[in-house]
Amino acid sequence: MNTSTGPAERRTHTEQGIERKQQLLDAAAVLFSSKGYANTRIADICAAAGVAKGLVYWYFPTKEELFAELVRSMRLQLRRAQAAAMDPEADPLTRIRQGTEASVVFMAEHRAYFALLDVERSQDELSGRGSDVADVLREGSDVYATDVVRLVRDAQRQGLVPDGDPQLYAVGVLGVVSSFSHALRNGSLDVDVDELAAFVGGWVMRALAGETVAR
Amino acid sequence: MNTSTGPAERRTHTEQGIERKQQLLDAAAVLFSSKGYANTRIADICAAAGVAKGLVYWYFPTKEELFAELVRSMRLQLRRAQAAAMDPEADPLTRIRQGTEASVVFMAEHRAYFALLDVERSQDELSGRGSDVADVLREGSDVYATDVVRLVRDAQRQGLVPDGDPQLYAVGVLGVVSSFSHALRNGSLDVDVDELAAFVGGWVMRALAGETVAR
DNA sequence: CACCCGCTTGACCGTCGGGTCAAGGCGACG
DNA sequence: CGTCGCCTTGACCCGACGGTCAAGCGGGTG
Repeated sequence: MNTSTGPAERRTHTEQGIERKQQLLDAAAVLFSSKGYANTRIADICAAAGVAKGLVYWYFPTKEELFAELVRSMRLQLRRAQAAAMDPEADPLTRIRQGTEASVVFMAEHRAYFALLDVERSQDELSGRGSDVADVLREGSDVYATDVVRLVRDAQRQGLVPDGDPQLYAVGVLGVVSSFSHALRNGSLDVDVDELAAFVGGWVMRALAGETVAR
Repeated sequence: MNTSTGPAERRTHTEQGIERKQQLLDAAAVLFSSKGYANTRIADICAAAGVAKGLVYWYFPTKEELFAELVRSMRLQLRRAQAAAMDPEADPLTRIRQGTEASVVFMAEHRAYFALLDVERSQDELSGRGSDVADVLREGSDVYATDVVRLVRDAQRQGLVPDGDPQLYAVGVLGVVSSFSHALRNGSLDVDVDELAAFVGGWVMRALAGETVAR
């Protein structure tokens, strides 16, 4: 038993252990994103992974923590993909488009996984108040937001984007990516991924910097 | 017990009964949108409404059905607000903006209620497959989509919006409204509602019809 | 071979919460 | 005043599911 109230009881894992843990994460990802967090039983995950129920609790303290770990790992991957796609030399507006398009592609490539960020959106559903997971989630969403806000500010400074609350622009950018993600997944949208990415990229560019003829 | 497999067991309600039912719906709306569907117990709703638990089942067959009824009524209200805001004489693009702005305002005025549509977005969370509620929800989202698609088509026919899959444009429009709704609710966005509505309206206009200088 | 330790099992437990039900009030109507 | 049917109550039921645990396995090390 873990007497310390500290962060977490660290366990040492063998090669095989790490692999097994990943299997569980993979199985959970598929199930969570297809049936939702609440409708996925621990038993389901175990069945999918072909192991006994107790084993989950060897690798994860709770179901919530398992979920949190998934989200963390997703976020890491996504941010890596974004960073890789953004040309550090380019102007901020271009960087936003690159990041946006990369996100769309990434999301399409990892539909099952990425659905989690959708669930994340309805955090309320999970965080019955004061849940530690709620913090992880909320904190994480902000990362993207502040990122985009910074880019928008830079763009405004360079006259690429009209004045206005950068926060608002950021919400728009992030929201549209999330929306198309959602639509692509459970939606009637069957378009080529690259095509979609280009569309979303264009959409964001116009929304940020476009000009309408008249009101 | 309801022997018929038919639609539903109709109950006759007195004046008072209808009122009581509405009280329950109101209480449920507040709780669902603040704590989420899964985290709201039937008992909570009853406590909030100041009635005994059994009473819920006098007015609603199940918790899910109670939720579905809320969603239905929300949707009705929203559509009314949209319809009222759209000038039937105006061009489709303008109508889209009017509908968009009306949605934002409506959503702000009914934050508590409107949060439900957010939950709706994460239907997966609720619909453990084959749930009747899933159908209600899915079917309903399509209403907006086809509406917007039609408007976009009209706009394209008039050369107001460039060619391209209208479905994609529609997803963008609906998504952005939903995103700002979400951000306004649990977010750090504290802006004037009308200001926000105007921003979103402008955003959508630019995204639909705007022109970027160069790629 | 003996021992340790990471790993695996599946029966079991406790709680939580949706849904039921028998009983009773209360107003309307004959 | 009787009775009918809408409404209200709260104790109770029970299945579901997250989490526990005692037991056992197997490979690596001394």
